[in-house]
Amino acid sequence: MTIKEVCETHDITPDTLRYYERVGVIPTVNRTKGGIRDYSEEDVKWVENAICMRNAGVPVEMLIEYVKLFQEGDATLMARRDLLAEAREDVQAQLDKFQATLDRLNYKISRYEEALRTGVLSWNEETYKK
Amino acid sequence: MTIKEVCETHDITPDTLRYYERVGVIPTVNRTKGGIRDYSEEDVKWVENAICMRNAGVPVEMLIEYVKLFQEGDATLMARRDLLAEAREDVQAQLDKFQATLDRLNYKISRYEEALRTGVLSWNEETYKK
DNA sequence: ATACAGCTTGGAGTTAACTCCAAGTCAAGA
DNA sequence: TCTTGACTTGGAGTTAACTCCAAGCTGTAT
Repeated sequence: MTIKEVCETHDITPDTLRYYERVGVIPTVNRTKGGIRDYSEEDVKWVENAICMRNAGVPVEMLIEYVKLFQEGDATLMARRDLLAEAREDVQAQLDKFQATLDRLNYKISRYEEALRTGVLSWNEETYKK
Repeated sequence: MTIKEVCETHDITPDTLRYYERVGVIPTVNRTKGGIRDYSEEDVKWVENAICMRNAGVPVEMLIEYVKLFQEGDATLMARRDLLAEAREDVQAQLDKFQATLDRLNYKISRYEEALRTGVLSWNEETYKK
């Protein structure tokens, strides 16, 4: 699979993909004799994983560490589990914040909708109570 | 309320608060005759709103636009509602991605837990199926 | 064989959102 | 009054994560 194909099916740029490989967010991808990247099924799985993790703000640094541990083999199973657990805590905490923000936005929007519906502009303060 | 008090009760640095005011993420805060910031209840509400929105990745640019519209008065009610609705879409989309990442992390961690529990290291591929 | 579009690398540049700094002002305590 | 620590401003510096670039190689179509 060429870099172009991976990019098109995963909505990512070649530059980002090469950057991920360069810094170690994904393991090194095999090349053709000409030196062109040829992504295997497994490479693509790593790419998907990286994209998913990055979507939730998991730092590049953490992904690099995970790949490094993975390549060291079975002796690092616990360390990897711990790293993932840490990432999970971070993502969960972020998720909670996003939910709180969503609640606030919903509240504010509903107040705007009401004001626009009734024509009564009954507030000029930025209030929000949980 | 001094900048220090606001910072301590809201876990934010003075530099960030001054930056928010400077670029317009929050309206201008009143000063004492000596020129020192004196946050009102309403100022603090704006700060809380900014922190909440930034927690969910709502861009500074959007918050600036909102404050600007707010200060223009009732004529901008619809524009503000639309801006908030847009922010809500973005936050919801991000939230969904975070949830997907959390699901993936939970799956991976459960596989690690199993491997560590049984002593069977039964995979060496980065699989994940929804 | 010759275009020519697309790939390669190493390295430099960009962006958003802070974060720090220097030089100066202010205010409470000895 | 003097010291001392916190505040002020405008502007420069930092960081993470890309994103772009130049110079050169590849490989399919004419």
